[in-house]
Order: sequence, then C-alpha cells, then structure tokens
Amino acid sequence: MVTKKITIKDIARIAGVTPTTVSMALNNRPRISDKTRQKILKISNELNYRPDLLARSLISKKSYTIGLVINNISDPFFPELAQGIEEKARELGYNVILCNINRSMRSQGERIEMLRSKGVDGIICTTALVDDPHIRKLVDDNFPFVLINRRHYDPDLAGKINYVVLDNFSGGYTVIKHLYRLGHDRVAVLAGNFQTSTVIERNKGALQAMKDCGIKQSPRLTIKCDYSFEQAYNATKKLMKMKSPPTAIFSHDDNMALAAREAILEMGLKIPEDIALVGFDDIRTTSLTGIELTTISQKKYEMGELGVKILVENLEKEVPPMVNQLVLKAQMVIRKSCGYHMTGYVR
Amino acid sequence: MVTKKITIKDIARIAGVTPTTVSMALNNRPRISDKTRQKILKISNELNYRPDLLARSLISKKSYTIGLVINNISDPFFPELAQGIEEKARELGYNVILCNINRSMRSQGERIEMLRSKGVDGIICTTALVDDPHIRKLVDDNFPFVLINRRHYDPDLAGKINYVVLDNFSGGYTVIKHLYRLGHDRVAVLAGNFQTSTVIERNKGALQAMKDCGIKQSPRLTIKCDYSFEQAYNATKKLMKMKSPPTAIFSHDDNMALAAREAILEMGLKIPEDIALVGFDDIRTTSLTGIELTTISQKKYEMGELGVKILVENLEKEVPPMVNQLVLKAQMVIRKSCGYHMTGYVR
DNA sequence: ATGAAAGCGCTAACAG
DNA sequence: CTGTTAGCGCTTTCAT
Repeated sequence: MVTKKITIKDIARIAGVTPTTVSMALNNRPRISDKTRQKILKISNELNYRPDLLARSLISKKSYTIGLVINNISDPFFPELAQGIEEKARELGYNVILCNINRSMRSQGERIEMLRSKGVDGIICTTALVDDPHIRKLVDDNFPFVLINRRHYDPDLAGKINYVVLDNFSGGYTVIKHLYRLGHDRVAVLAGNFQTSTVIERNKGALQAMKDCGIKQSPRLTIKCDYSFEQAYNATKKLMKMKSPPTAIFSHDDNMALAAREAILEMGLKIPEDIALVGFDDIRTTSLTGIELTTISQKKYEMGELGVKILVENLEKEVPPMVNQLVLKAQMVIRKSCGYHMTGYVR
Repeated sequence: MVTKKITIKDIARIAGVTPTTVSMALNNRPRISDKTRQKILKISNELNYRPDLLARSLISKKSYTIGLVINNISDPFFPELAQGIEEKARELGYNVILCNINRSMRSQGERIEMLRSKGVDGIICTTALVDDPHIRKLVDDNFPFVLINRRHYDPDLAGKINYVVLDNFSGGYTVIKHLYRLGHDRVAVLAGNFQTSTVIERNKGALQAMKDCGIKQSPRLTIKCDYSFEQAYNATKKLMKMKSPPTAIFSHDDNMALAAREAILEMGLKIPEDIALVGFDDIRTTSLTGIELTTISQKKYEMGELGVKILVENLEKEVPPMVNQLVLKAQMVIRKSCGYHMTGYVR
C-alpha cells in the first residue's frame, strides 16, 4: 500500500482553516496573512504534502506536459533531438511523454489521440508524412503542435503549421555539387522514405545539382532504402556489382551510410579510393577515426530546443502567435570519406 | 482556440440519457441495453468524443503513465533501453514520461517528486546511487519503482527493491581474465562513477580477477573518468605517456573506450598491437569495421522490457507481488581490439 | 483576510 | 436497464 495521500483538506483541518485558504497560501496568492501562510507552509512540509497536478489540470486545462512523437529513439538522429526537447521543456516547466511509433503510421494516429486524451498541452511530431491526415486533423482542431525535421505539403495548411527543419534541398544540392567537383558524375543515392518532405527535398536538391552539373541520373542509381541499415547494406552490395558501378554514394542519413560502408569494406573496396561516401545528419559515430564520414551537419539538440520554444510560445501567448517556420542552414562537414583530403577539387 | 471539448455530458444530452449511462456504455459495462449503447457509440463517434483521461485518473488513482529517469538519452546506452521501455509500456497500456537528469543528482529528487505529483503509477530509475536517499524515500513511501542497471546497497532495503542488472562483477572479472590470458598483466581501468553499484561491481570483478591471476594493480592505473568522453580521452593520453604504460585498457563503458581509441590512434599507436582495448555495453558503433571493440554485451532493449514488466506486475497484482531482482548473465563479445584474433590465448 | 459553494470530467454506489 | 447523488483534489467566484 502506498502511504495515504495528503490533500489540502488534511492540511486545512490541521491548520484550522478551509481548503480554499490552503490553496491560496500554497499558491502564493495575496490576501492571505503571513501568519496563516507560514503555518500552512509548515504543516504542508511536515506532512510532505505533494500537490495533485492531475486535479489541478482538470480545472486549469493545462497539464504542463507535451507529447513527443518519434519513429524510434534508437535511431541515432533522435537521442540528441530528444535531449534538446526534454531539457528545454523542463526549463520551461514542462514534462515530455515519449512515443516511439516505429514506422507504423497507423499507430501514429492512435498515439496522438492518446496524448490528447492524456491532456498534453501540445505535441512535437517528427514523423509526419507530406500528406499526413493526422497532422491535418491537428490543424483542423486547432491543437498546438510543431513539426521537427518534417513539413506538410497540403497547400491549404501551408501557412498554418509550425516547423523546424534543415534546408534539406540545399543539403542534397551541396553534397552532389561537392562530389561533382571531386570528379564524381555517377552518384548513387540511398534514399529514405519518399513520403516525407525530408527525403523529397534532399532528393530534389540532389537532382537539381546533377542537372546543374550536366549529369543525367539513371533512375537505377536512386534506391529507396527507407532508412534501414539492412536495406542500405544490400543496396550497396548490389550497386557495387553493377557493370559500371557508381563512383560515389550519397546516403540520406548517416546510419545508411555506415551500412554502405560495411558493404563496401566487406567487398574489399576502399573508401574513398574506390568509392566516395557521403552521409547526412552528422551523428556522433561519423567523426571517429577510421570512419570520418563526410556529411551534412544537423544541430539536433538545438532543433529540439527550438521546437519546444516555438510550441511553448504558442501555448502561453494570449494572442495566437505567429506561425513559426524555421529553416536552418545546411552545412557540410568534410571528412575523409568523400576523398577531398586526397585530391581537393579537380575543377 | 482549440475546438470546444466534447464531454459525456454533451453526449448524454443528445442521446437523452444521463452521463452515467454514457460512461457505462462507453466503458463496455453490462446492464446497458444494446440499443442505447449503439446510439451512444454513434453519437460519440460523430462528435469525435475523446475521453478526458485526467478526469478518469483523478477518480481511479491510476494514470497508466510511468516515469523514466535516466542520466542522458544521448548516452548511447540509453536509447535502446528507452525503446524497450517505451514499447513494452505501450504494449501493456502505459505511457512514459522521460526525464533526463544529466548527472545532477539534486535534480533527480525534484524530478521524482514532479513525476509523483503528475500521478505516475510507478517509476523506472537508471540513475540511482548506492546510498541514494531518493530511492530510500520511494521505499519508505511504498511507491512502486524498479531500478535498471543499478542497485542500492542499504542493507535495510536489500530485499525490498526491484531491479534488473547485468552481472557486472562477472563482466569485470571476465574482461580482466580474458586480457590476462592474452598476456596482459598491466591493465588500466577507465572507471565510471564510484557511487554507483554498476561501477563498484565491475571494478570489484576486475580486482578479483587480477588477484586470482596474481596481478597486483597499481592504484594509478584505475582512473575515475565518470563516463565522460573527454575525461577518458585525457586519461588515456596520460596513461600512454607513463614510463611503463599499461598494455591494455579496460573501460567501464564503450563510450569511454571510443575516447581511449581516439587518444591512442592520435598518438600513432595501434590497437591491439600497442595496446589492447576492451569496453562495456556493446553499443552499436563498437561492431563497425575498423572499430571492432571487444566488449561485454548488454541486452539493453530486453532490460528495458523486463523493467517495465516487473513494474507493471507490481502495479496490477492485487497482492503485493514478490520483489524481483534480476541479474542477467554477462557475456563477452570478442572482437579485434583485444588482440585475440592475432594471438589467441597464450596459455 | 478567510469561508462557502460550485464545478472541472468522470465514475461508482445505490436506488428505482 | 437507467437515473440520482456524491465525490476524486483542487481552484475559483462570490460572500462575509
């Protein structure tokens, strides 16, 4: 049995006042005499009083809790993001309910419903698809939320959704341009899920760069791997066995790039001598000696912080605040896997 | 403005019944005519009714939410653990509030209080110190909780605390024995925080193995690095500059081992030729080609699942269930960093 | 400066 | 089968 719960009634009884007074005293409201307040504070300390925030939320319609919807906390992109979110939320007085949806978009809807039922004040979603009906519903219901690393493409919703994203187009563009200048005009792309803005934009950027460089990309060189290590591994093996294999691989995330690396090394090939490799996200592992993956950096922690900041502004401003749509600049981290350190730019 | 909230009152009014009936119908209680139930269900669907779980919790004293206290979700040990926890919790009908306490034990107490105020049904704690007063308080209050990867040493509490841990003693023992058999009798230890059972036991195991092997360990070879990458990096540099440097390093976690690796490689030394290296935890990065760190495996996902399972059993059994203290077997993953593949066991 | 009464949304005990 | 009443713990008018 958990020890009996102390309520303001108990304190009131002991202090010889009413619950109202106790409530007022504990919430530092004015119009309570110092003497009474002190007495109440003392008793509440002695009894180890712990306010029931659920009861308070029932009245105030504020739970000071936000929901975080992510694919999978084990994907190395998310821990830092989640840390930024949790720590910023905490700083602003909020708790975070974590929801792993593991790629099942069906479950995304349920989880969002659950979060709303549990009274979260807002939601941070990192899993939205470009035509996601659940996101549309949130907008329709005027429920506060922010997308991180995702956009929604519905034109009706265009100006209404808060988001924090990297400039993914520019990221994809930069990578291909970089590779081209290093002499690569046959670049395979290991792509994520094409239902997400992230992938669509990275890919668009890549294609645009190819076009600008006069490369015509064979569709066979763009392979949908859905952010899966295994799929990327297998795809790479297949790519390298082609009659004329690519001379470089651009992976939509570092995790798949690491998978490609395993495949490549296992085949006895060398990075970057035999094949250049570029990732995306700049997860920690990429900087280790011997890995040294060229990649696009993402300030994951800061993105998390920003998302929370925007969300909480929405929650706490009386007037509906402006919609915030942040697009962070993409920056390339050049390491050894692209071969830059060996040759520099050819042209 | 968020769209006005639909309550059972609204449904009741429309259906021409009382809120009680609606409540009963929606909760699938017997004694409601099928006709009424159907009508109520239909209306509640049409109105997009979403039950207010906070209100329900206020009565039932159950929130179906558990608190997860960890140091830092960005530490690579935790994401998989958290995933196991979240997914198992979800399967059992619970949500998870994530609390990063980032090594500030002061904050641990506050976070636990906050979680309890928010009405969590139980707590999973991965940060407890061996004499942690907050844990003692939970026991005193009879509040349901489970430690993961931690034990508490208070003899009064010995039989009362649920936990899931690896056999850390055996882990430490195995590593040293392994290194000794490979010819290493001068092994440095990069240690975590000695206020945790994890570290105390890993170290005890290591010392016992040294004793059994007839090694007398210089205290200068055991260095407290507090699980910090930077501290481990610096410590390694210092170690390697000693007059007679160690021939092997045992790190209390993989993260510090990777730091040691960076330091070693930067100094132009080779692993394992110049120095053998063994980690702990078997995080993903360790298996990559070129890293190939020998380590002690931890089934992080499963530990998380087990923790939740034990906790929820505690929450849902009418009779106070047995205390569960699970000690999982430690298993070594031999890769290249210890040199086994080159020499095998000498004796 | 304090108290009395009402109610947040829901459920449970007891009637009818 | 359904309604009435009461109450979870807290806050919030409105009195006094």
